[in-house]
Amino acid sequence: MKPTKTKPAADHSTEEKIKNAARSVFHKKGYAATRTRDIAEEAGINLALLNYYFRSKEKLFDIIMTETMQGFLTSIMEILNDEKTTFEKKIEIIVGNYIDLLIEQPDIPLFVLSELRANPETLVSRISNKKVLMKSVFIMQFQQQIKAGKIAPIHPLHFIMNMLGMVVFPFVGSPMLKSIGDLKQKEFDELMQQRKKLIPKWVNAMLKIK
Amino acid sequence: MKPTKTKPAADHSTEEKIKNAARSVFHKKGYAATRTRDIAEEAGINLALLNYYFRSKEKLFDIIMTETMQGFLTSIMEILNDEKTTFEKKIEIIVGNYIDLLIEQPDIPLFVLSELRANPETLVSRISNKKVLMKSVFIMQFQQQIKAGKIAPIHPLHFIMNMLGMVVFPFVGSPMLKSIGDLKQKEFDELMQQRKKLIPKWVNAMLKIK
DNA sequence: AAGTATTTTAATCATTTGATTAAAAAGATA
DNA sequence: TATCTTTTTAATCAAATGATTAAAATACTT
Repeated sequence: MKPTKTKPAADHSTEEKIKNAARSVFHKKGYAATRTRDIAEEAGINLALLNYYFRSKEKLFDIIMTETMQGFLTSIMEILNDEKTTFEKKIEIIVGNYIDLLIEQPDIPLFVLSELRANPETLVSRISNKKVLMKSVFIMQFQQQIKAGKIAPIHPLHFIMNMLGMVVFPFVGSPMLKSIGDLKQKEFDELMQQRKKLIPKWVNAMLKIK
Repeated sequence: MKPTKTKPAADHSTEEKIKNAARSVFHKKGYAATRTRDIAEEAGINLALLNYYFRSKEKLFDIIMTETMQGFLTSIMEILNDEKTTFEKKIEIIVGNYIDLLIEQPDIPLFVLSELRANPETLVSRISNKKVLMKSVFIMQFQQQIKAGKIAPIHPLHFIMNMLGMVVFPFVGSPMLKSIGDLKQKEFDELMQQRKKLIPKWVNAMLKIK
């Protein structure tokens, strides 16, 4: 019989193998370009097992996508809402953590952004509480800095765009950047390491510009 | 008989209709998620005509991709290699032109970046002369500014990543950004207009940081 | 207008692909 | 061990999809 909706055993080896393979292939090729056979092969299992454990390609994808977003968002929201760290310190931590994460899983941003474009309604709702980021301690601290005249009065989204842009874009565009800069993977990674220290400095310099 | 390899008439209406539809659909959904039937429907033509004029989905895609990259690169390379404009002026022009382009064709970056990920070798060669950007007048001017001590000595790619990141990322991530910022399209576009003036200022401030 | 070439259409093919099924294999239970 | 349950496999299905074909419609040439 087929597995019940309530998971029988948490770490069932085959189920995990399939999920790991699915994560890898979906992240690399996206939903549309992924064949369930690709996943089965990557997992080293019979194709039918995929449907046996996950019912359909779409259901499997939804699980992977949810987990991916979850892992991506919860960690950052904790940082953003930490009352104890200063605004500047938060920038350092976020930039550092994100770059570390992206060095290990460089396919995630393009994966998320592509699927978000293909399916804005569904996925945006998964971020749930839309305004949760804009009401974070981080943004409050940003507003306070403006009131205190310490940084220029700009829309917080400008700031988000700049920071995310500088952190994420290099990974999204890495094939192009490595090509035009004639960089090997190692040299690229070195630049990313540098950016962990540089971006916070740059961001702070920008914030002072009126 | 089928059309010869040397185009018979440049603006053949049907051929153009197909290409326009293909450009629109490919840009929006990417290669894998696009069905030739989608293109035919969008163009209002019989499916067989697509193969009659372009032989295959792949050949049609190659044409669209080449034209897209071409239009994207040639315009920018002209700006980058203009001997008459200063370094700072070039930044203004590039940022302004790119943002204007992206407001009109916001799907292009994610399209290019996604297909580049799916097919790095092929597409990177299409950018041809790899080092063409790194040997542009723009980069030479950048190096001179460093020598003159006017800007901090960083790898030019950092600078490219920052500028492109700030310009391109908002469009790549617009569904997410509009959602978390609770912005309508019009408000989003207003932010983009502001960025045409802001980004050059920010970039210049960053460049001064040691 | 007649004849020829080009363009367009409807029908159809062949392959790919997500999914199912029935049976075999492996595992658990008594 | 015998019986039942769960997992795995091979074979197959049905729908989707890229592509082709033969005929019809249109345009062009003389």
